[in-house]
Amino acid sequence: MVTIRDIAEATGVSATTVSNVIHGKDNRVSAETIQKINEAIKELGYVPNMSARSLVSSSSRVIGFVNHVITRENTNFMEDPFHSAAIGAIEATLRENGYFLMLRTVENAEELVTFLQRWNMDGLFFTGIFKDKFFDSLAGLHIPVVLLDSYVHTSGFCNVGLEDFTGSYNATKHLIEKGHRHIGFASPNIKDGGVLQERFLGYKSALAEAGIPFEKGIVFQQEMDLNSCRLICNDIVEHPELTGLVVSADIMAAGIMTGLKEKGKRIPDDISIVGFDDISLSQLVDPPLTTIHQDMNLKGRLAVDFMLQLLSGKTLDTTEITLSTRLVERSSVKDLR
Amino acid sequence: MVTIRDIAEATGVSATTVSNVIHGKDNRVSAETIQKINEAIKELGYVPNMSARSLVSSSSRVIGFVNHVITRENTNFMEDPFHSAAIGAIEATLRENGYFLMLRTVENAEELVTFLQRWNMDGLFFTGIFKDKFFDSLAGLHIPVVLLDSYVHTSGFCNVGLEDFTGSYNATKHLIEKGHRHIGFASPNIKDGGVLQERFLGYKSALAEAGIPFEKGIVFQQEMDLNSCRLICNDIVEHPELTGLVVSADIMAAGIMTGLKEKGKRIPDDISIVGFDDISLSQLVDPPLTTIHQDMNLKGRLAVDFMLQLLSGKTLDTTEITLSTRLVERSSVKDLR
DNA sequence: GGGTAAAAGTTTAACGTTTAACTCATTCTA
DNA sequence: TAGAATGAGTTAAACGTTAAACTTTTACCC
Repeated sequence: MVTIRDIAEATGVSATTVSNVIHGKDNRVSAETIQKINEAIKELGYVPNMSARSLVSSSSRVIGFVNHVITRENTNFMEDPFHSAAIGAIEATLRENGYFLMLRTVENAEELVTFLQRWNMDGLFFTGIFKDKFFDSLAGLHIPVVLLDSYVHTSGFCNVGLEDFTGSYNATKHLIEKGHRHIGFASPNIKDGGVLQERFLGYKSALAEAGIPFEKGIVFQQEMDLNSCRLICNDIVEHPELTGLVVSADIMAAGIMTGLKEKGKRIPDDISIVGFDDISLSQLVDPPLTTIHQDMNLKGRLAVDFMLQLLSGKTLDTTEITLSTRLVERSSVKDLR
Repeated sequence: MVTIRDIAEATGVSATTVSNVIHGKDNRVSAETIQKINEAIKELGYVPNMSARSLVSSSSRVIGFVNHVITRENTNFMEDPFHSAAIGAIEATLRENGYFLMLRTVENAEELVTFLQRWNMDGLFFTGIFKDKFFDSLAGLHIPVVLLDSYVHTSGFCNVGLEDFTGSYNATKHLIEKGHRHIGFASPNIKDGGVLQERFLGYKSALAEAGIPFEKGIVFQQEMDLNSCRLICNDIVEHPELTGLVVSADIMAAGIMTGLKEKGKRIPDDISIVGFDDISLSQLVDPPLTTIHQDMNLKGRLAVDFMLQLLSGKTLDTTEITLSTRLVERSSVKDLR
């Protein structure tokens, strides 16, 4: 391994001078020396050792992307399509700015804090569901934190979210406006304080506003895979009064469409469906899915914008961004009027 | 920050003893002292500093997952659904074994080597297309390397791949057996030495074997997004003789199906389609897509298996695994016989 | 020509951890 | 009972980098 000291020796200066040149503090160094040092760096193939740097400067240039899972069972980081979309964008931007990205799943606050401390992390992206007190331990670390899709509004953290409530409200309202009165809600398991709960509340709110009584029996919760969707379909067809269905995630909507078609139901003639997310799949299913569009890529970019600003020590004018959604009408909803 | 020295002071022993206890080298320490130290660690909330550890032991416990891109243009790490699937599995397993995962895109070998050296990486997962000489610099680092879907068989590296050629050969043969004689090939841009090239060669080989002349004019290359697929469809409909199409990725197959349906073509009546990958979407499109199935999750798990074995210093019986594929018949192929 | 400032460095200590080599009792063995 | 072995540690150096505090030489000002 080529060290800074090797460069120093090769050029006949001290290690500090080499370090200064590397860090662009070259106002203290003659042009001639700078050139000699840079040449030696090229020649010998010097690569800075981040461990040493991090140790002495207590800044590691590492940013963590941490996903909080409740249990270890389904611990796959990438199950949510948002993650994949966001991480790609985040990695690219961070890299351009000289930062590194570490990926991690944690089960609890302690694990998270330990992770950050171990590596002297410079910043944190955080997704998942959590209680306020989860963050007490985080706040003490005094590093930039950007929350993604969090409904915890702890002061001091940046937050990039989505109008989940309003989006789902609009999805439901759209069905109501098309003359539907019996509208079910299907969703992956709704957890307290999460995105899906907001979407559920938006659905209920739209019903209430239209004077339609809420019925527990037509709320269907299951995993997102095709087989679980088929199970849901068994339940759905037992409610022949249903003409419309709001589904809180497009992947699930697609699964349910498949399941219903297998049972001989026609979409939208027998049942209308509105999804949520507008993933690329949604225009590919048959019929193309009417859904609530969100810009996941933008969400990722805004998150990393926040992070970079925080890292540069700027004081922010805003710490909270809630992206809006819009309804994309395709062909999965029938007009009953 | 609580250091090992704080623990040492609190318990009245030396730093070395604390270090020994932490690392389970406690044969040199009395049971009583061990307990006192462990209590102090809990009490004071000691967290080991990985930078310091890495600096002195030249092992960082960090594994890199690096994707090689040819240009910086489309630099999103996650565009390939395989990556998301694999990374989740890899992160989980590495974490369980006390390793950390760093994500990174690189443009060339130099960038890769620098990345690995900066952090003293313990291992590397690598995906992407590359020339043999790309690896010469890698070999000198003497760290475990696991290649994913690589068609470079440099000795010394582990390799987890797929029977891309055979899969695509079978897809094409399937159409031929169903009586098709005019079979096109659609694909994202085929690059030398990559997965897509193998799939292309498999297609050609099946044609050749059946005595069907290869026609350049019915090979369609485009990006994977829906609009590019529509462009392809413009071309496709200008070849009315085509009754079958092999598509080298399901995402694209779905896009093409949509595009063709928009143009009034019926699938499979007017044109039959066979995809590749069997992503979850493939059973959701209409008609459900006949495709070549691969187990991406298994690919990720095998890769991390390799890595863990290499890290533990075992000598491996195999360093190369090529997963097989299988044809999944759904409803996108018409029997012409 | 005395004092100040600038230019171009150097020296030293520190960051937190590990490792190799050492110490000093006590116990065992022949 | 001398010597070896064991148990339970300790000391000191090292890993590569940086930051703060120095040093030396030359130039400049009035």
